[in-house]
Amino acid sequence: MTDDRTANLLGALALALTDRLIEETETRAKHGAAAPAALVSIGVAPGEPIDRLARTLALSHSATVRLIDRLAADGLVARRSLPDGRAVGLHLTRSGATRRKAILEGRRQVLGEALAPLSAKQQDSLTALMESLLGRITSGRQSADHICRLCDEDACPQDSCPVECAVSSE
Amino acid sequence: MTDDRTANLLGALALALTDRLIEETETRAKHGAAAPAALVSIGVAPGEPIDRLARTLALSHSATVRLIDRLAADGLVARRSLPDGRAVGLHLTRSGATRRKAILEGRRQVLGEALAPLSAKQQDSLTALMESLLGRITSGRQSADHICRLCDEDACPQDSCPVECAVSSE
DNA sequence: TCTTGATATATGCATGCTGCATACATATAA
DNA sequence: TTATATGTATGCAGCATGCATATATCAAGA
Repeated sequence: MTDDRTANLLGALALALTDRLIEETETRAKHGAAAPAALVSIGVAPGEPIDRLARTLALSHSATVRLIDRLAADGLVARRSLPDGRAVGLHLTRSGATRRKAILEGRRQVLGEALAPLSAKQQDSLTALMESLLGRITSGRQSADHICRLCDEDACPQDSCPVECAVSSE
Repeated sequence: MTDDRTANLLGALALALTDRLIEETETRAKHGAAAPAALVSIGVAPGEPIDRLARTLALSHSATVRLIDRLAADGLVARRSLPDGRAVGLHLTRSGATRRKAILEGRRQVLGEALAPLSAKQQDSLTALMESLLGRITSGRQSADHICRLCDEDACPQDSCPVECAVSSE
């Protein structure tokens, strides 16, 4: 049985952190709410088509097309042709990659500040607990991509990511 | 020094949980993104004016007025006059209170499922860690109200809430 | 009491992001 | 070759938001 107070604190913490993360990444991306995740995700997997990005962002296809329109107009993202003539491959431009770095840096700062009161030992035990929770939440490839849409893959290599592990152990 | 992997996991977890919480509470509230927090917050502090709610929700005043218009049109919220003739006091109607309960129940379910993989002992240590993090994040009355805008006060009484404690110990 | 400034609410208007329905191009299979 | 599926793009409408502004009420001072 789960303790309701624990659950409530978890909800408040998740909400508070996400508020700060959204504010920070959105400001740095200089576009709407979905832009930070788009820039980060395109950077992780360049060349993917719009369709796949739409699923990662959990947006409709048309919304994703407009989002890419805006990012492309701002010189952050480029469409390139693919072997499959229907699809377009998405890539970051030079300035798109720079913007992406700034977004991840902002995210890292917010999270670092939040974690500051914990000792190294406490951080380790928190990490172990979060690994359990993240594994549980994950439900398939698409869910994993969505959860990790703002992740810094340098800080969390694929083979140690609890979300990736949950997918591959299915 | 904070471990980057810990930070990254925390970011992913917060985002994933908030996604689920927003989806669940928004579906149950049957209005826009701000509606669940509005209904919950009005329930905690009935009679407060729109202005104060706007700050709790971190919305502009006009956006909050429209939000209350929609909720009132749907019979969930009522405006009542106050001693101060300029302000209106916000209250939940009977069906607003029912809706509010459903929102909190949905939130509790999502969080309960997420916490399921942890033992009682693990939940206790997670609770202690979260108390530290929440205390750190809080910065004043307004920030506290905002963080707790979706909280279930039954599960987390004021005198034990780390967010409230952080405010009163300033 | 009258005036001035602050506070609280409400509304006109414009903007931005979204989804749905649809059109079009390309690929795949019968 | 034809039929179907897939991927992208666009017209359109809806909704929530913020800014600027209008209106009503309060509080304080001359």
